[in-house]
Amino acid sequence: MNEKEAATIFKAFCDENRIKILMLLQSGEKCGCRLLKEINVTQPTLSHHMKILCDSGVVTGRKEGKWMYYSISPQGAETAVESLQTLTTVSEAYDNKPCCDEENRPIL
Amino acid sequence: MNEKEAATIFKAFCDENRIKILMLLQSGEKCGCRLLKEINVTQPTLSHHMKILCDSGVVTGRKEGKWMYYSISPQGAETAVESLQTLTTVSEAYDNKPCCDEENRPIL
DNA sequence: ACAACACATAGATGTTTTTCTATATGACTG
DNA sequence: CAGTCATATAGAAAAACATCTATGTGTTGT
Repeated sequence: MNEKEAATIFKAFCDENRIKILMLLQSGEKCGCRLLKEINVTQPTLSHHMKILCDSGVVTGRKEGKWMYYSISPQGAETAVESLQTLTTVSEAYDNKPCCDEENRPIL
Repeated sequence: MNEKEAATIFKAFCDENRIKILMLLQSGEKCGCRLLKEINVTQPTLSHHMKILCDSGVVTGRKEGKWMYYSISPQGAETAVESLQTLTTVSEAYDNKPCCDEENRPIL
């Protein structure tokens, strides 16, 4: 995974309203109109956030009649957690060279 | 943890350059001037990113002489991963009520 | 003491993102 | 088949963010 793909996944979590939406989805699948009643934005704004959440893979949508039902994707969530785990794990071969040598001349 | 605190943590991961910086820190502690050589931004911009990374708790800085040495905080990283885990876990008591009843009248 | 270096801060600018209004689409309802 | 409801899309406005230049602060080396 490159840094662009990683950023797309983690964009899901860097907005307060999207976190609120995820919290609502923790108790199970919800349709858009129900989410709309709980967060303080207009319907097109909600639609925008749902798109970002779905693009990240953490949320999936399913259409039923005129409703869209959204839920957390356990698979997408796992991918996100694992990516974060990987990104923040320090390697064993710890490379701790200073910037400069003893006479303070830049290494590199 | 509320949605504001969560967003502060996850802001660390939603920018490509910050992900690049984290990748560099995976191989161990680095000073600012060394990070600067690897990513294509000016020194004040790097400083700005380092502040966001440190505010999230995922990175810590340590001053030594005129250098700032940055590294991934295993503790901060763990907190971030656990928060993401928690946020994306669907509760057992799965609340899957539809939006409307059989005659399509809104519930709620 | 002075110059050079690493880094931080202030303020301006350009870009991205969030949000809105208006409108379109598609589905069910009477 | 016209009206209503849930949602999506387009486009504009506002807010947030990343980036830059200029400058300040503290440290090191001559």
